[in-house]
Amino acid sequence: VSSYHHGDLRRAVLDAALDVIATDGPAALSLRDLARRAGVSHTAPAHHFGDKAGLLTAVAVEGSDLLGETLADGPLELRELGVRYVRFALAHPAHFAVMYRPDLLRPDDPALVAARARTSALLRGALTTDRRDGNAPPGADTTSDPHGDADLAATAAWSLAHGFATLWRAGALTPALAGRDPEEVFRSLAGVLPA
Amino acid sequence: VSSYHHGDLRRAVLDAALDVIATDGPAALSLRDLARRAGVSHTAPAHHFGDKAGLLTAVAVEGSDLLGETLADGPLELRELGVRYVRFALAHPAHFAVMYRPDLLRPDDPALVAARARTSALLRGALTTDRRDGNAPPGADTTSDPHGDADLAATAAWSLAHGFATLWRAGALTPALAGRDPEEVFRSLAGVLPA
DNA sequence: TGTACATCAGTGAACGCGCGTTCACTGATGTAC
DNA sequence: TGTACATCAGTGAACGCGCGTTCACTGATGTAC
Repeated sequence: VSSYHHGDLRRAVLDAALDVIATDGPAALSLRDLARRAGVSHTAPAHHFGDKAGLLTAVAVEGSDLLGETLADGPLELRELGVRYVRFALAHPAHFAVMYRPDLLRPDDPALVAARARTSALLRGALTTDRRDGNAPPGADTTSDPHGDADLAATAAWSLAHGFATLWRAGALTPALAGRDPEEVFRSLAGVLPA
Repeated sequence: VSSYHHGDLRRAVLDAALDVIATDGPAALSLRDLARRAGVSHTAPAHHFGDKAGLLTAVAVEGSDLLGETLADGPLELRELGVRYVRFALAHPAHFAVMYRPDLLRPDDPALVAARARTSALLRGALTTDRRDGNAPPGADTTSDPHGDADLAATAAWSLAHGFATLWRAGALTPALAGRDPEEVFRSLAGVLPA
């Protein structure tokens, strides 16, 4: 193994970044520190990511794909999707912490736009299929439904799951629910949603 | 007016901080910059807040009280509380951005603990009254209900409002809902909640 | 199969910058008598 | 009502630090012929 070329510096820097973000948040990131952790000179990371926003954009791309995988792999009623969303957020806290921070990354980056489009197309397709199978909320137009009941229900489910995961991670919920399994708690919580 | 003493440097620094946070997020804060904005030497703010965590703790205290005021002033069904929570988050984005970031402030600070206790007592009291008035979710024990249906419903409402406000602020929702009034959107969204 | 060369990944010294913190200080305010 | 003094708010020079960025470079890899 040559010691001059790292082998997979890109991956190594990403992993170091995920580690730092999960522990101290995205604000604590420094390219020099990541280089140090990867055992490489401090200018090397710039070669792969340009700057900090580039690195965080790469994290968001990866997060979007991971989220897509997590959501796609299983049954697709709205409630179960929420459970999976919560699972993703707690299993990949660093990705989750970065994905919805347009101030920290480049929201218009082509790779990021593409990744988001992949996940959302996948999700839209799945939900449409599910509705056709008879799981539509009462009164929903199952063919095309812009801004209609089904879209509202999806937005509600997303908000519920996102809010729950965020509050849980912040420790805002735990006093009352300490020690319980977050997915299980969310599942009962999501009883408020239309099936 | 003497030019040596500022008059209300504490308020001036807080306002400058809120301005910076609303624009660039809490990570962009620097005590030196805030001192500059307040027209004061760069060591002066330390006198009032100690350090950055102290400043952000003060912001969170103020935010907690503002939230309490916003929630307390009006009718108290769960759905309307959600609407008011969203209103608070969008009207005071800087406070909202800081309040649930235990990594950035001192969660155990006595003033913060007290402020949170105030708001949550106020809210708990109000909800209990409301339930006694006959607005309890079906099956709820209206007298004492730890971890029961009513607590679950409250957590669901909180998660829904928190998630919606967060996603809205991140611009994640706006493609589909651009230009619409967020409170109005949330009100229809909250139709999924038990009354 | 071997050689030449372009490309790419990583180096390390140097720079300038803004930051937080310390320190001895000074100006204003308020309270005791 | 006036004076003395303690307390508090703000000053400004100095420091050391980690950061991102630039630059000329060197080592390894892969492709053309």
